Amino acid sequence: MTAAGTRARVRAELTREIAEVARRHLASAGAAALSLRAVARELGMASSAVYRYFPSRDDLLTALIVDAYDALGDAAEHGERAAPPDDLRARWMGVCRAVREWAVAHPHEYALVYGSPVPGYAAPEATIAPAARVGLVLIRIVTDGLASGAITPPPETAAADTLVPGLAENVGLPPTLTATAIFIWSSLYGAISWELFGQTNNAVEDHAGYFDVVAHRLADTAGLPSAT
Amino acid sequence: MTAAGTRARVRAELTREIAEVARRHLASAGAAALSLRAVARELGMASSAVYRYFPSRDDLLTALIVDAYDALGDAAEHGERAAPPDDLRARWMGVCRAVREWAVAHPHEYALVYGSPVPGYAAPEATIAPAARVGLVLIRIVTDGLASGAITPPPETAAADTLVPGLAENVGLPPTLTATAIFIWSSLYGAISWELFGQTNNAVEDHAGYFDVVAHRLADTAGLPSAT
DNA sequence: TGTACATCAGTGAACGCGCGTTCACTGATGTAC
DNA sequence: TGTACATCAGTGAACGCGCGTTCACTGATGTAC
Repeated sequence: MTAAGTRARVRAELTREIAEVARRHLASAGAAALSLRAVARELGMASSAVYRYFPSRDDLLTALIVDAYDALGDAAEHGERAAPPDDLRARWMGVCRAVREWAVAHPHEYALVYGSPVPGYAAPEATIAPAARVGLVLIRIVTDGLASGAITPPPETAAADTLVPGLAENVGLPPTLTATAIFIWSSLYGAISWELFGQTNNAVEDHAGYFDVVAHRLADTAGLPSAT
Repeated sequence: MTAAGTRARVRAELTREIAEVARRHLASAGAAALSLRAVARELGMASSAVYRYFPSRDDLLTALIVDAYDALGDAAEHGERAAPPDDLRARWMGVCRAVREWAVAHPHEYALVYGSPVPGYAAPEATIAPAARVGLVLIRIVTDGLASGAITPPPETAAADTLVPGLAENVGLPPTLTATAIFIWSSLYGAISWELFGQTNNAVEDHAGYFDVVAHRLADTAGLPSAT
C-alpha cells in the first residue's frame, strides 16, 4: 500500500466514525437536536475539525439520510431473499417484516427519512435514488407475479388518471395497479409510523402480530395469491 | 360586568393571542423551532411576560396540540354533518376529505400531532381525549351502519387477538372489525402524511383525486355499502 | 364614596447555556527532485 | 536516500447568535372596609 493510500484510508475511517457517532446521537435525541459540537466532543476532537470531513451540519445530515435509506433498503432486500423466489407471499411478508423490524430497531433513523421534514433542511438529489429502494423491492414482487401469471391484473379504473403521466410505464405496472401500489406503500408506512410514534399504544398489544395481519391484507390488496 | 370580569377577559384574550401567534410561528418553522422569545417579540412584549400566561414552553406546546386536535376534530365532525345522516358513504367521504383538507391547510399543526414526536416533549394526559375525536367520528359511522344493518359484520379472525383486551367492547365494534378500524385509520394517516411530507411528489399529480380513491377504498374495507 | 391594602401584569436586565461556523495557527505526513 | 516544499489534519480561540428561565422592580387595577 502506498503512503497516500494510508492517509486516504484513515480519512475514510474517521469519516465513518463521525457518521457513526452522529447516528447514535440521532438515535437518542432526534434529528433536530443533532449537534456537530456534541459529536466532536464525544470523539475528543475540536468541533472545527469535523469541518475537514463534512462541510456543514446539513451535509452530515444528508449522509445520515442516505445511510438510513440504504440500511433500510438492505434490510428489505435481505428479508426478501430469505424466502423462496417463487413464493410471492413469503417474499412479500419477508420484506414487510424486515422493514418494520428495521424501523422498530432504528426509530429515529426511520423518523429521519419518513417522519415530518426537518425544518430548514431540504433533501438534496443524492437522497432520491436510495429512497426508492424499498418501493422497488415490493414492486418487483408484483411484476414477477404478473409475469408468471400468479397475479391477475385488476380491471382498469379512473384511479390511474390522478397519477403523474408516464409513471406506470416507468415502474412497469398496469396503471390502476400503480395507484394501488402507492396506496399500499403509504399504508405500510402508516402502520409502521402509527406504532413507532405511539398512536397504537392503547389499542394494540401484540405489535408484530398485528403488523402481520396488516401486511397480509396489503398483499391481498396487491393481488398476491394466498399461499403456495 | 364586574371589574374582575374585565381583568379575566383581558387575560383570556391575551392568552388566545399568544397561542395564535405561536400557531403562526409553528406553521412557518415547525414545532422544534417554536420560540417563546420570538412569540413575545412579535407581540411587542418582554419575553418574561409570556410566563404570566404559560408557565413554560412545553405548556404552550401542549395548548397548541390540544387546539390542533380540537380543530381537526371540529373539521371532521363538520365534514360529516354536511352529508345526509343515512348516507354512510357520504358521511365517510365527508370526514376523510375534511381531515385531509385540514391537514393540507395546516401542515405544521398536523405534523405537530401526527408527525414524529417532538424530542424532549412528552404529551400530557390532557391531549388524550381530543386526540381520539377523529377516530370516534369514523367509528360512529360504522356502528351506525351495523345498527341499521347496512354493514354486515365480517367473519371473526385471529386478528383481534393482537389488540388490547377489552378494546373492542369499549369502541362498540366486533373484535375483528376493531382491528380493521385501526388499519383504516393508520392507512388514512399514511396517505395524508405521504402527501404532506412530499413522498408522493413525483408519483401523484391530482392529490385530492387520488385521496378520494384511497378514501373510497378504505370505506370498502370498513364494509360500507357503495352508494345509497 | 374614599381610602389603605393586596393582587396582578408587565419590564428589563441578567444567568448560563449551546449552537454553527470561521480563522490563523502548528505539526505531521506525503511528494518531487 | 536525502532534502525542500506542499498538502493536509487538527487546534483553540473567537464571533455572533438565540434560547428558556429567573428575579427584583414598577405601576396599574381590583378589593375590603
